[in-house]
Order: sequence, then structure tokens, then C-alpha cells
Amino acid sequence: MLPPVYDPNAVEKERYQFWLEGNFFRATGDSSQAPFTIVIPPPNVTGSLHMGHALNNTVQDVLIRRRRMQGYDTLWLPGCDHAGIATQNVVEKHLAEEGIDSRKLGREKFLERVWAWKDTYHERITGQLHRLGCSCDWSRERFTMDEGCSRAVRKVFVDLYHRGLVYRGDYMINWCSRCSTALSDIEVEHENEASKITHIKYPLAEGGKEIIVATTRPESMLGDTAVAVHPDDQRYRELVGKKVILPLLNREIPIVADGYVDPDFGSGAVKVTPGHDPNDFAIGQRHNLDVIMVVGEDAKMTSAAGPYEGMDRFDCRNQIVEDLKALGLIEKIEDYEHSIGHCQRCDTVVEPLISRQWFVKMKPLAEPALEAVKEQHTNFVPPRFTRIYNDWLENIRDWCISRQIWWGHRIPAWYCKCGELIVDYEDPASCPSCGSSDLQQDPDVLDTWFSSALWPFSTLGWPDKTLDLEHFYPTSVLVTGYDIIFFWVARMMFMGLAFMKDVPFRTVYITGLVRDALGRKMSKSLGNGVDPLDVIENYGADTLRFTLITGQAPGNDQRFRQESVEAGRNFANKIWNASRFVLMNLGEIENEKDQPVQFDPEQLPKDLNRADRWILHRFNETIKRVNELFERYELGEAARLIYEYLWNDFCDWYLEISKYQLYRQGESADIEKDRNRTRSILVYLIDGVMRILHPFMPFISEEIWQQLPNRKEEALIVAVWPEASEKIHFPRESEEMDLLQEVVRAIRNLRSQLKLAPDQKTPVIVKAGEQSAACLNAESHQIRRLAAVDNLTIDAGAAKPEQALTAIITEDLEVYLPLEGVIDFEAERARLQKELTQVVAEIKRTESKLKSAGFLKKAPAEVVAREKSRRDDQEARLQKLQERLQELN
RNA sequence: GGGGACGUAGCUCAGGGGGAGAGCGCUUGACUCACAUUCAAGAGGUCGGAGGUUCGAAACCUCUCGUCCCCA
Repeated sequence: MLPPVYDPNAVEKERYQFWLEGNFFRATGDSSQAPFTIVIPPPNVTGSLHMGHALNNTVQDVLIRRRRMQGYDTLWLPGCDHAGIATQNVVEKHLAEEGIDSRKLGREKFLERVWAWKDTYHERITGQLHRLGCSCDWSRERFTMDEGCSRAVRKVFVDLYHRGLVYRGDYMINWCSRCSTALSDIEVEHENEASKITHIKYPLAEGGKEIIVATTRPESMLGDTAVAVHPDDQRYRELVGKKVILPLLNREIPIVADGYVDPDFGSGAVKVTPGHDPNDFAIGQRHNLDVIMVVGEDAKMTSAAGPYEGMDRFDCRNQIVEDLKALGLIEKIEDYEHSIGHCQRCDTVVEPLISRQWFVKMKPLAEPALEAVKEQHTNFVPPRFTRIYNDWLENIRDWCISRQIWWGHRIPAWYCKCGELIVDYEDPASCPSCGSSDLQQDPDVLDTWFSSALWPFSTLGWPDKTLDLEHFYPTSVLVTGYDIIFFWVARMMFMGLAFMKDVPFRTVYITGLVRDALGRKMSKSLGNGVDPLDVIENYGADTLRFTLITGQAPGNDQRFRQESVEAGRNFANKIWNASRFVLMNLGEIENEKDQPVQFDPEQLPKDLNRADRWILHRFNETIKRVNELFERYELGEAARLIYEYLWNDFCDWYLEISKYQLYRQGESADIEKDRNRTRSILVYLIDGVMRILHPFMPFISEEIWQQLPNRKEEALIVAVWPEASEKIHFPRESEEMDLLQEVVRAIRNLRSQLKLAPDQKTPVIVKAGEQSAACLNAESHQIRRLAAVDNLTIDAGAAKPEQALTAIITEDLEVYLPLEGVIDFEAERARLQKELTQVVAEIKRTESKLKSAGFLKKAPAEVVAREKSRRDDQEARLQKLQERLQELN
């Protein structure tokens, strides 16, 4: 027998093992079966999974598990990302703690350490995905730096090079001096910071006047090669073409006119530092200005900085201001807030500088990617993210892909002393130009995202023409956060289109961030992160999954709160106990023939009672809605719906109702038949709800399902997914049950007014119209049970007793609870008075609608009819309420 | 500067042109033979503000205020 409290720890690990051993996660690759594919957003091997991963992977597993049950050949392809800079950084830090300097260790030895790190964390991540219940096809697991992915990277790089879309050159890039590598534009995070803006006087070479320029980076003046003004600016018109003397270095630099300058900002003149500012670089190119680098890759001033050589860039800034002050060349210094770029991985202030790097030419690649989304070959859920994607691709700049680190895919380019550059699919033995075998491979590696961009096809075997690639590409859905639409989604799109001639996925499902209870981002520095594994240990993976899914609406952030987890835990326990009840009431099952008769909607038993039909109808409606919600990716709504059905309909009503049939004493054939039918239906309903619950809470559902009788399938994970059926569509019984529920609630309400204990049964008189009375009489045994009534009279002509509490449900439905001498008249009056106020408000609302000619004319007939009947009902109630109040006075 | 999201019950959030919803919290009662991780009953909201569209707006549009995010 099942224990009364669900213990996930006793279930989950074994169940996962059961699925693994059953090979249920493996895609067949059978081309006759419709495929459903998801490639995992590969977690970084930097560390362990956080709550965002838990959400992301739960969503994927929910989608995958449903499709698997629907009979698709489902492939959820798992794997990890080598995460170049991030991993290199953590390993370096880790080594530093051991007192080891990575640079001194040397490339080969260092990489050995990183691989060891990778193995450790890869294993940890895999273990976490197991704990979460992810049904990934582990036989197809990949890593961005495995042999196949590396081959794909190389092929793409070389192909793009031959197509002229990969090139090498000296351009302005973002440099992180801490990581000592170039970064792409999106690896720079801009933050607004309080700073100073310094207004400096640049004297004219011809003497006399001076031009004021403003800067937030005074040290950069050492690299100035011009002052720019707007061509239409009257103030400076005559100065254009003249020269100023750059203070401190006393270099003559020209005044140029350029449309980029905003004449309304500051003095209308700007200093131009082509070596350290992208906009200035552009101005420099237009005017053929010299480029002088004054800040080096080590963030120290270069020899071009003259006397300041060797100083740290920020120290130099202060020194320059001091020196200019001494010369009387500071006009003023003001407080100023502006955006400063930081390295995404280490938060160091990024230095824009000119450097020789590898780039991907973006425009020809971006255009098909834009087109594909425009043509809806790929759709975003929710659609608003389409615009974010479009905006980025429309304004895209070339992608700097070389990184000056060791951990990653080495750039397949070799340099010969003769000047030859060799880019090839195979490592060259000698120079094709001069024959020398003294070739140096480019020491740099590729941006991590270069390999991630190939993930949807490199993992399926590309560049080989594999069956998997044929069968599973394009993938069905990509599930990812909005924070990596640029980094990843867009790049997979253009790479997929460039190399597979088709989009990498049909749908992009965007999840929001999981924040802490206060709405803050979870972060290591704040220490406010919640470890998913802790939650799993304490509450179980099903509860974590349910909490994350129900807290979630596509694209929206959610807060992770303890209370929500407890609600999920309680739900799991409810599921457990509902099932426990059913299993406990099946009687002794010693062999097959003791099992309840299999309930089959296609062959309905003739003796289904009202409650049976009602719950089957409710179940059917739930299936229908859940399926609709799945199609719209409204997973949170779908999960909530199942919760409501199971708790409110099944447990609170049907299960209570079923006790009558199950526990009724007697040996008659009818009683026995009734009991058996109820058992069949209970089993059918538990079986069905476990099916629709399974994607969300796979462990508990499988565990319970395995204990059910009448199982046809091998395991719930591969059992057939339910579809709504016309055969169990019973709207009439559904309405009749509403009536019963209203009566029961009304009686309970009256009872609670008297604070009666459940075992204190009371007599009740129900006055009902003919039809309602017939229905209620047929269910009087249930009403008595559910509302603790001992003497129930239901009659169209029933008279209200002298002293009784009254509930008025509709015109022809009233409930009396007769109790001589115990009525608290004051309380009863207050209750009725309150009800009366509500009724009056409702009448007023409907009345005002029904008085409007426009409403009567233009509103749909059924809406008008509904309002009318409401008004009539409420007016009848009003009258009754007034009568009751009259009696009390 | 451009774009976007959010603002609904004390809290956290769903919902969405035609009678305001859930969970938690709160009040009252109950250890009732599945479950006290429970059951029953109840209190609580002019759906941020102002205009507009409509017969009808909490929902759609515009503006506005507040919070947050992305991009430059």
C-alpha cells in the first residue's frame, strides 16, 4: 500500500533508471515516423546548472514527452558548450588559487587542466539533467569541441573564407585587458555610470583663439589626430582646415568638418581619437586621419603617449587632468552620466582599439535570416521577439570571431615566412607558394558562439550527410531565453540557412528569467541564487518542474518563491493521495480477472450515472483545453488547468461522490455493479490524468501509473496521449451537476452560519421547480452525504418552515434549514441584507444594458437573452430576499 | 535617443470585448474511514490614471504616470 505522504526521493532516481534501461529516450531515426526534434541549448561547462537551466530544460522535456506520447519519433539531443572565455577564466582562477600561473603553465598543459575541468562539470551537469527528469537521448549526446563539431567548425570557417565571408584585417574591436582578448560587440555590456566630462582648451596653431572640446576620457587626447565640427556650424566655419596645437604633446592637428558632429552638444567641437573610439575611427577614415594607439592591450599607455608611457590608463587620466590644470587648459569639469562598456565575462572596462583580427562579413548572411523569419519559416513565441531579432540583424556589423585565448577551436589558418596565408580543411604540410614547411598556425581560437551557431546541424552529423540530419533537421522547437537571441538564435539562423539551406528550427520558444522572490536577478555576487538541486532534494523534481511551469508565461520573467514550491509540493501530495484512494478501493486483486473492467469511451456502459457523466465530461473538456494550450505553447496555463481539474473536480466532488457507490452496504447485484462501474471509471480517470500530467510531473505520474490495473502499454512515458472524444461529451449532466453543487454549497453555507460540526446532521427542505426537483431527488443520497443532511425534502410545492435559514439560489430554487429557536436573527438579517445589496447592484447593471437601444439592436441575440434572463433571475431573487427580510423584522 | 515588457485581491501572478480569477496569506469551523502537505464556509479588487473606438472596455487605440529590460 502506498504511504500517506508522497516521498519523491523514494521514487525519482529509480524511475529515471527505469526509463534509461527501457531505452525510452532514444529516437529511432525511422524515416517513416514523423520526427519531433529539440536540440538542447548546451549548458556551459563552467559550472553547474541554475534555475534558468531548470526552467529551460523543463519546458523542453514537457514538449518532448508529450510528442513522444503522441507517437512522434522524438529526439531531444543533449550536450554541452565549451564556453571559451568563461571556462578559461574559471580555470585560470581555480589554478591561481593553487598558486599556478596559467600563462607560465603553457598552452598544452593548461588545456589538459581545462579538459579535466570540462569532464568534471560535464558529468555534474548530466547528473543534474537526470535529476530533473530530462528525457534526452543520451546516446546522441554532443560537445561543441568533440571531433564532429570541430570538423563542422573547420568546414564552415574554410567555406566562408573561400566565399569571401571570413576575412582578416585591422579594425577597431573591443579589447578586454583582463581576459587579454578581442570581444565581439555583443560581448560588451554597457552600463550607465556616474562620471566626469572634462572641457579642454585646444589653442589654435595661429595663436589667439582656442577651441573647447569635451571628453569623458581625457587620457585619450594623447591619441587625438583632429578636432571635428559640423560643416554647417557658423561658429567654426572659418576655422575648418586650420590647425590646433594638441596640448601636452604639442602636436599640430587639423580641424575637420564632419556631419557626425552634433553642433548642439557641448561646444559643438569634438576631439577625434581614431585609435580608441569607433565613431572617431569612422571620422578618421573619412578624413584620412592618422590612427595613433595610446592605450595598449595591457591597458597601459604606449610609447605614443610620450611622457605618459607605461602608466595605467586610469592613472594617466588623472595625471592628464592635473597637467592640463597646471597649464590653465581646463575650461571646466562637470558631473556626467554615460554608458561605459564592460567585458561580459569579467566586468573589466573594455578598451576600443585597432587590432588585426578575423571577422565574418555579416550582411550577406543576415539577409536570408531576416527573410526566413519574414516568410514565417521560423516563428517566435511570443511573436514580439521577432522585432528584437529583426532590429539586430538589420543593423548588424561584421562579427569579430578571433579570440586571444587557448580554450576553443584553433583558427585553421597558417602563416608562411614568405607571406602566404593558408586556410584549409586539412592541416597544410608545406606552403603552396614557396614550399617551405616552416608554417605557423594562427595562435587564436574562435568565438565560442561560432561553434554554437552550428549546433542544430553539427550535432546531427554535418558535414556528413547522415540519416539523422536527413530525418531530424530542421528541428521543431528551440527553447531559450531572450538574453541570447543575438548571441545564439540569430547566428544559428544564418548559419543554418547558409549551410543547410533551411532554417534550423520552426519555432523559437522564448522563456523569461527566473528571478528571486524579490524580483532580482539571481547572481553569484548577490548570493541570492536558489540551487535547483536543493529544491529537488527537498521537494522533488516534479514539484520543481510544476512550480517553474505554472509560474511561467512565455517570454515573461517569473519570481521563484518558497510558497509556490510548497503549493507544488502539496499538489504532488494531492495527486498521490487521490491515486492512493482509488487503488485502496479496487478490492482484492489477485489476478487479471479481479481487475476492474476496463472503461472504454467507445463502448460506454449503459448505466452511467449523472456524476459519472459529469466527471467524464469535465475530464474531456480538460483534455481538449490542455491540447489547445499546448499548441499555443501556453504550458503554464495547461498545467494550471490540470491542477484545477484534479483538485477541484475530481478530488473535491467526484471522489467524494464515488464513496457512496464504493462503500454502500449490501449484496444486491445492482450495488455490486454500481461499485464495479465506479471502480472502472476511477481507474480510467486516474490513468487519463496521469497521461496529461506526465509531461509536467513525469516521476509521480509514472510511479502511480505503474501501479494501476488494466495497463496496456509498457510505461507511461510511451503511453498514448489522450485526445478529446465526442463519446464522453455530456453538457446536460454537466449543468445538472452544477445545480447539485449549488444546492450543496448553499446548505453548507447555512450550516457554517450555525457553526455545526460535520457529524451534526440537519434536516433540509429544498423548494425547486419540477425539473430541478426531479434531478435533485435523483441525487438526494449524494446531497445528504455531501452536505450532512439527515432529513431531506425536495419538492416543487415545499413550504418554508416558520423558523429557518434561507438560501435563495434562483427563482425556483430555495434552500431552507429549519431550526427552531437557534437562529441568530441579527446574523441572518445581515447576511440576507448583504446578498440583497449584491442582487440590487446586479439588477442595476443588467437593467442599464437592457435599457440601451444600441445594446438591444447591436449585441448578439444570445448576449441579450443572457442579460435578460439574468435580470429576471435576480429580480425574482430580490423579491424573495425582501420577503425573507420582511419575515425577520 | 529608439524599442519592448509590466502595472488586476494584503503578497506573487494568470486571464482577457458581454456577469472580476488562482495560489499563498487572512477570518471561522472541523484530526470526517485518500490526503491537516487536508476539508468546509467566508472576508477582500471603481483590473495605475485620463481620453478615444464600441451598443458594451479591465481587455482594443492614444496620451500619461510608475517599475523594469534591451538596443544606440
